[in-house]
Amino acid sequence: MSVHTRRSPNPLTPVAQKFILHWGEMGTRWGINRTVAQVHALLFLSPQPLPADEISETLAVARSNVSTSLRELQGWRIVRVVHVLGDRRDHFESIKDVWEIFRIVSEERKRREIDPTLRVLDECVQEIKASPQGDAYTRERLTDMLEFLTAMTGLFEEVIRMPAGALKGVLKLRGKVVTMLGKKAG
Amino acid sequence: MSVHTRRSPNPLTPVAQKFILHWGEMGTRWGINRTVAQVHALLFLSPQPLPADEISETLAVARSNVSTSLRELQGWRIVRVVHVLGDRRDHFESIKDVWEIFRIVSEERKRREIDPTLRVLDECVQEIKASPQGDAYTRERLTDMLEFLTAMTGLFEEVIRMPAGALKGVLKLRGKVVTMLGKKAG
DNA sequence: CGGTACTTTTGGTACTTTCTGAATAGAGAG
DNA sequence: CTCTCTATTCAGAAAGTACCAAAAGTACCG
Repeated sequence: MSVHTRRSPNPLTPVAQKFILHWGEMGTRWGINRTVAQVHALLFLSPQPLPADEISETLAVARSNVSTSLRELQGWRIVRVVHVLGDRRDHFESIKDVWEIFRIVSEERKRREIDPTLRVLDECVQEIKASPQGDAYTRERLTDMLEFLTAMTGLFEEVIRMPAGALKGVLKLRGKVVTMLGKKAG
Repeated sequence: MSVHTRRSPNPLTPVAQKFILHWGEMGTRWGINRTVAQVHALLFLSPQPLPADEISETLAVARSNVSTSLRELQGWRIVRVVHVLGDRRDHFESIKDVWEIFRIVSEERKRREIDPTLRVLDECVQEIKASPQGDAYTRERLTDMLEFLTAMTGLFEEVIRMPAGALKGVLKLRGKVVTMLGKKAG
């Protein structure tokens, strides 16, 4: 194929369009930039890695915007650069394994948001303990919250650490597991 | 106490302030309005229900803004109106049980965001099945995603349905549970 | 009724975030 | 070295969101 012949991007199928638009909306609801989410959706659906300008055309957003979005997605470690023979451009591909995507994004958000919160809560509890006229009620609320979050993230971390296949196993056990946990705990 | 004697709001302790500010920031990261999150944090820490104008003064935010925020928090079902004798004003209190707060908010977000996503994904898969030149790769990706989300939300629902106390039980079992699940699933 | 205490809605302003086009920088080919 | 192709940065425009003050609404009371 000649270096200067470049196929223009496949226009999106209606289904792909629907998914990408929805994914973008979901992103915004969870504090993720719409375009970033759309780029991710597109790469997720794409059988081949795509170069930035193709993404730009397909989604009808500025090239520069794609550049920043890709950078962000790489920051989340769910998109990476690959190269194709005879093409100088960077191509980008998304991780395709949904469990893996979920795992990585969760860990990243935990690191960026939950961990700092735990730190702040801990500091609050320490400070209120130290303070002479420390308000007992506030202290109780903060302690509760700290314990809860610590517990939840601990549990979550273990689940998240399971291999991809294990989830299917968990699903087969569903109900049983919960019943058992319920008994032991109740 | 005279009807017209109204204590001005207790100024926030440094610890309360720290928590409320941080909670507000966290809110924004998860797509929740900063003021809404702050109002919630304040109510969460408050031993008594608070009237809107007191919240307004304490957080230094317009009365009208507090009104909207409270309305939203009531929409989330984690804040409710109560009345105190000899005071015509509405007073607001937050649920105090952190597990309960988490449970309710999770359910609400699932209802508002995950369920619609599942619906869209299902439609996408149906449409692509029906379509004659339906792209096999896209179909596979969408099916994967749909199955994953269905599985996760199913699991999550069961966990979320556990009584508050059960979480502590789960925590005692931590490690064991995961190991067991890992074995059966691996 | 009319007045008072309180709440909600509204419309506009200020702030934030997102997006773009143009400028800049870099990297390989000739 | 220069030309071409590509990627990134940046300043300003556009869009979106949050916030406020004032107006309207509601309920209670004499």
